[in-house]
Amino acid sequence: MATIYEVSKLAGVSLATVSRVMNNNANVSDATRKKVTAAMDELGYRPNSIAQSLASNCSNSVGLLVSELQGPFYGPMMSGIENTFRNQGKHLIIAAGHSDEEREKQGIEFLISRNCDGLILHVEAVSDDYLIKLSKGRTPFVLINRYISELSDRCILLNNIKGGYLAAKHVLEQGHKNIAYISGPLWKQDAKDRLEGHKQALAEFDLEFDENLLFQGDFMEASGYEGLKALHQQTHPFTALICANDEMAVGAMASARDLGLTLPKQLSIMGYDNVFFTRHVYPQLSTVNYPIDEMGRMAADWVLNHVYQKQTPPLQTLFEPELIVRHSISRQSAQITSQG
Amino acid sequence: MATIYEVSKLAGVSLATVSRVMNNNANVSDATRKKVTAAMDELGYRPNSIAQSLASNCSNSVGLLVSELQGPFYGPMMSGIENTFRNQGKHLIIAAGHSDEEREKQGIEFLISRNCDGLILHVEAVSDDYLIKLSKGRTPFVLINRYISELSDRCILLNNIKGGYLAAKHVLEQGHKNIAYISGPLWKQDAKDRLEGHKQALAEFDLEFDENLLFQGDFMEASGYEGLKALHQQTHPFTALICANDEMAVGAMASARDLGLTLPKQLSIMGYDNVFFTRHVYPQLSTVNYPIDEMGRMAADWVLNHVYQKQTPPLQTLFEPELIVRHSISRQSAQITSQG
DNA sequence: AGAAAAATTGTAAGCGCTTACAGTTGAGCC
DNA sequence: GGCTCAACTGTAAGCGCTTACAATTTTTCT
Repeated sequence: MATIYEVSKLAGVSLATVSRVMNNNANVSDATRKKVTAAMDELGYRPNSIAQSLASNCSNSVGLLVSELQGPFYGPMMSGIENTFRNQGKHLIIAAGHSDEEREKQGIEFLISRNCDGLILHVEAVSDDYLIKLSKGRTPFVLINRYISELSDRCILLNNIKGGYLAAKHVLEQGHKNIAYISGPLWKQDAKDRLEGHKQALAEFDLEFDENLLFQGDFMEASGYEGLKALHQQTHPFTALICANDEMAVGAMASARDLGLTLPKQLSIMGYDNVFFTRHVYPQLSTVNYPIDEMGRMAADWVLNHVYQKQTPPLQTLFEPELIVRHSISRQSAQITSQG
Repeated sequence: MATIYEVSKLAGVSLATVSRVMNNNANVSDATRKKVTAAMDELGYRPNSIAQSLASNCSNSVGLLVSELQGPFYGPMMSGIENTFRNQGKHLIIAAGHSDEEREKQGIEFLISRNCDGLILHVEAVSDDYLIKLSKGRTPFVLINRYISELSDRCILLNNIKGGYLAAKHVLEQGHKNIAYISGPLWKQDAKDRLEGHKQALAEFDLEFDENLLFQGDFMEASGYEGLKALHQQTHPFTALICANDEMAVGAMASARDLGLTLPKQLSIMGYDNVFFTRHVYPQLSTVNYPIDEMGRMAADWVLNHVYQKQTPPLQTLFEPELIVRHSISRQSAQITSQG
């Protein structure tokens, strides 16, 4: 691989000049610029970005930590981020944290040790304190889907309370009065918020939340399956089930079929996230849109703005969910399920 | 950030010694080793991996180029790869090629310029010649889902002929005789192979392939939708439809519903890839398993073996597909659709 | 024309680490 | 005690690039 030295030799200029034309910033005369680029072409020169990073203390790469590389949720996020950066000549180093504290920390340290100029973190297991401490360090970062009041300007969030509200309101408007709920792990803020919004909608309809109709899941499909099974065994009746995400909703749908329930006639099911496969399940799942791709792009913009001092569209940290009505909620004109 | 120099000062040893304990290879006495690690801890020292890369000409990172960061197919692949590497202290730099020749090349060059020690490429648009030339370069790479005879030892492939064969055979065994086929773009080897296997099975059953029942799609959902629509309009009857991947199958399912066909009674549909959402569509899609996660792990092992001289399980380049029977194929005892 | 200012180019000192090679130390042996 | 040899540690030269600063050339102005 040709180095800057060989280029400078061939072009008959100094190292510094070659470096200057590469970074086309300083004033270099057109004549020398031409000589140098010609030499570069001739040698097929490619700058060694590692050396550039070391010398300039800027790696032009940003680190992204996600929980999982797979799954319908992270794909669009990564894709949105990658797209934004590619257009700016910045690059992505990706690590996975697997929702495990140790691995999340490892991931972050790796990304920092690789001289990432900035970080985009989607972390769940690591503590607020850790992140606050991290924010004092030299590597700027932005958080997706996590709120820490001390770091509020760098938290990109969905209004989950509103989302929970929207979902419940829709179901209520279809006439359902007894609504079961499968939540996420309630130590997670988003799970808590979604449930809170749910309760708000209930209150608005003068309905009380029935704790017996709550099952705490873990956002994974299996817990949706188990959740509905458990809810079905207790005695309080319900005509609709709202799940705190689509994966659990799909699990619940499978469960419903195993229990012999016709969907959506005997049980209405509502999801959350609007993951792409919700259109393909049967019946098509009504859900709440989580604009994760946009939020990813916004996180990328944040980095562009704060780390690389680029002009970006105005930054926005709070995103609004949107109700997606499909065919999994039936109209409920009257109470049809008998008590207990 | 503390540097090796400060560590050496604090520990009262030379730079070289610190470096030695970091790479714990050379013989360092226990006493000095202890001094050094103590100093590192005290300073919270983290090696700067950029500097390490530059000095050692080894970045401990491998580049991965995929077509898309999203979609059900690449997620499991990336995940398999990331897992393998994480356990070995190697790291992943990911770029997306978007099936576009220019962008694929850009991606590859970026990964190389970042001093990746090795590359895992899932490329479609770039030419064989380009890759052959690339193979003469200094950065070793392995190809997933692409066969180039000159590079055969580094091509990790699915036996797509067999996969096409298995799919067709299953449908034939259920009694179907008139089978439509929505292929991928036939300039792609995998699309061609799947179709070839399909024809082999047909031949085995003494049936001829009817060109009128072939629609060439592009592996995307929309083309499955359009494909079935087009096939439905022509006059040759068919009772089953085999799609060259699951996305198109799902598109076809939507199309079938719009055409008022009951699934699977009036039309059996078969997919390919066994993408995770195939279990969730209705009826659950019978398909052919593509062990993409395993293949990803194998690619990672290839790199570990060839680039880092690590011991790995024996390398395997050809993977076998497997039939997954679910509920989208109906049993066809006799010909029920009338001719033309 | 000659001096000062502006534009261009070169010199050389790093960035934080690895590693060949040289130097030091102490044990083992006659 | 003096020698050899192994074990350990230090010295210093890079890796390929950036960037103050100095040096040189060109332009501008009186």
